[in-house]
Amino acid sequence: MIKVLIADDHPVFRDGVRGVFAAEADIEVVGEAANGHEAVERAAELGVDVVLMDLRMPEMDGVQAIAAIATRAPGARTLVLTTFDGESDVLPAIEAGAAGYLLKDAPTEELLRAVRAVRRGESVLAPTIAGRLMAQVRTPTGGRIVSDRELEVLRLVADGASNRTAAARLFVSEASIKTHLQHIYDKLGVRDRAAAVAEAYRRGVLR
Amino acid sequence: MIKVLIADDHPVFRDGVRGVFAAEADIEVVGEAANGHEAVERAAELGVDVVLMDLRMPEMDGVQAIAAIATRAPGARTLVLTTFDGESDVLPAIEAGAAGYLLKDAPTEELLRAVRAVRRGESVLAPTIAGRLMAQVRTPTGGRIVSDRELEVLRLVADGASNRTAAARLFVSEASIKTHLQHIYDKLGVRDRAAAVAEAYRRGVLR
DNA sequence: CGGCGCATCCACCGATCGGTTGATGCGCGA
DNA sequence: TCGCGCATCAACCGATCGGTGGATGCGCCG
Repeated sequence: MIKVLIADDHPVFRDGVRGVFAAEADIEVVGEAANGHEAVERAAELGVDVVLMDLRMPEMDGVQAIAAIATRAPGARTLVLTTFDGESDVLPAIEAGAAGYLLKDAPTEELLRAVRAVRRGESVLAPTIAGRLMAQVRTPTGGRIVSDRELEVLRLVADGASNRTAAARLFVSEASIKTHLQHIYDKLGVRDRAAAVAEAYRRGVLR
Repeated sequence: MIKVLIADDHPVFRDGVRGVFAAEADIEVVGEAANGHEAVERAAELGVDVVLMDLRMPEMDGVQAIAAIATRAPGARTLVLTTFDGESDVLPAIEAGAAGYLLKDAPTEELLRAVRAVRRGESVLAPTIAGRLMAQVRTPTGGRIVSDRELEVLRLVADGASNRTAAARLFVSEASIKTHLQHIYDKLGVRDRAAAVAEAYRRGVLR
């Protein structure tokens, strides 16, 4: 019997998943969680085999929860089940230890197959995700695109900061801001701050 | 008996909604649709009362489908049921004739209440949505924010165009571009093109 | 008819940006 | 240990932008 925990902040969706598994003799839904915290706790205390995890949740997001589950419930394997409309958390989720990444619009059979595969220790990747993953791996620095510091700069610029005010805000010189921006331009393939902001939104670097 | 059609491209979510209504004596799910086209057809041929509609769907998006249903199935009323993570289609959906706008993370009871309310001809708005709607209404021009021409300029700027190249592309003088940008800044409450692009993405003016 | 929003254009100026080149120090992984 | 990515700083210059204060013509709506 495969013990499954459903972690998703949408009650209706949880009901739907429950329904899918109800007809399966070898799968049992042993619990639900509406946020990351609950997911980690239940996964640990219920001894589940597979956690179906949405990435976007209140309290603690899915990626953090995956990492926490990996340490606090080592027997459990996490299958990410999320929407992905340009979701940029594919790589973080996998780095955090997700055993699979499926889209919510996956057919029922695929979900069932995935749960069983994950239980067997296999990895599952939706085709779309596989493609994106490869694209991201091909990208310099493997998907993280801009560095943490560069992201801070980018955010400030997106909020209308001039190089000078951004420098003041980050306690560095204007020159550093300019250098960071140059690197951002290079990485995003643009030539000015406005296009950088746009490209960042398109790629999910900013939201 | 309230006849309901579920239009959502996620099979699991459709199952979940079905499950929610299964226990209700006065509600009957008479059909499902996985995209906008199907939704319009089924709504017309099945004589449904309420269409539960996700906005993001393949083939034909929810907003178009809402409009089509309003003409092709005048008896049906559409209740938008979507995720909203900064979804910008609130106003378009309502303009297209949606009778209500709920979030997918709404509690089951709220969904049931909403369906019955919509059937009675009432309007339903999730509190979050109501807030955003009012914010948009308070904005000059009531949601359309920037004019068509201004939007063209904004798009070019987002793609990295300088004032000069934007002017060339639109066959106007650089001065016109500058004026348009000034107006855009005023409307979006920003001071430079980068912040304008960011704000436009946040408000859904750009995608 | 008279606003009002829109789109177009002009001039001027200081402020800011982008491009380039070069340099230093740190930390991590091969 | 060597290299690479990252973060930091510098100086210089031309190009561009943003701010201001106009001005004109058009079309729509009350």
